[in-house]
Amino acid sequence: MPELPEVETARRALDALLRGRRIVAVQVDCQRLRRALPRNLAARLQGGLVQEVVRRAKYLLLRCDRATLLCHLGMTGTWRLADAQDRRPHDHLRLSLDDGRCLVYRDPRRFGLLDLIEPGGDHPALADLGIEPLDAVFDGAWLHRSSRRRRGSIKGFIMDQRVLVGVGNIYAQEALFRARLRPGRPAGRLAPADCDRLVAAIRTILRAAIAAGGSTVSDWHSAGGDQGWFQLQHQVYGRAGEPCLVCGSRLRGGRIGGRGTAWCGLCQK
DNA sequence: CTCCTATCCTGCGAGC
DNA sequence: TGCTCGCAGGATAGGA
Repeated sequence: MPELPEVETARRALDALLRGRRIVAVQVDCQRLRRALPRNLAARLQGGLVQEVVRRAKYLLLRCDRATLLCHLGMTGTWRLADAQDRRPHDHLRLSLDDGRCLVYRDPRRFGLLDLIEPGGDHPALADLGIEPLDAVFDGAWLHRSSRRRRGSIKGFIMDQRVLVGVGNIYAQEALFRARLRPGRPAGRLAPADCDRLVAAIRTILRAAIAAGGSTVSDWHSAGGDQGWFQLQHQVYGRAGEPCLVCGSRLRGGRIGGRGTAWCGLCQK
């Protein structure tokens, strides 16, 4: 589900709901997601005042005055606004606020991450992250320079969170289609002009997807309950075997960068 | 280093 | 209708 646009959409909703609120009760309903939850999670959040919700890569950071809650949505994580009666299977964490509302983290597949960062501390998950695609430093020259001698696919390269953060399987495919580049092209063989187009495509796609509230695939929704609409603008994701929306030829499908991939054999070189 | 595969887990759609 | 199979947005450990 959640790539940068979905995480950013969730961040905005959570920030609006949580900023300035006090967490009056914390209920933890699972032992582990991808990893074990810290035992003192509830104790460290209980009574805390939420200062802001920020995003780094695909991670959400709920900054409270006593500790920061680090959250990764994995594949199926969602936050939702709930009342006291609203309980669903796979609800793992419930934050009760001083305005009577609750925010609930739900994650059926449990690939997500919930952890604490103590004030002034850091976290290993944030240590080796690459650059943000919407930062000005991410430009064609940067991509060209950093991809030299890389023999793996360009798709795998832009999905590598140690290189570039926030791009996952959906937006990698969409950006490569828009840039007219085959996902299997070795990253090191891209020309400067290819890199310029790809950077522009990634930025354009991510911005448009954020504006649309993300892509609702499976049952993703933002914390306020709204679903995203960018899936209506997907050109290739999930469309292998269907006609290319530009040239009409049958979209190809395969596994590139370890995941299912669709592309147009005529439009993408 | 770099690249690739398997793995964690549940849900859902396709196909029989 | 009901079953099994394969695949799903991510990160990461381990092997080649």
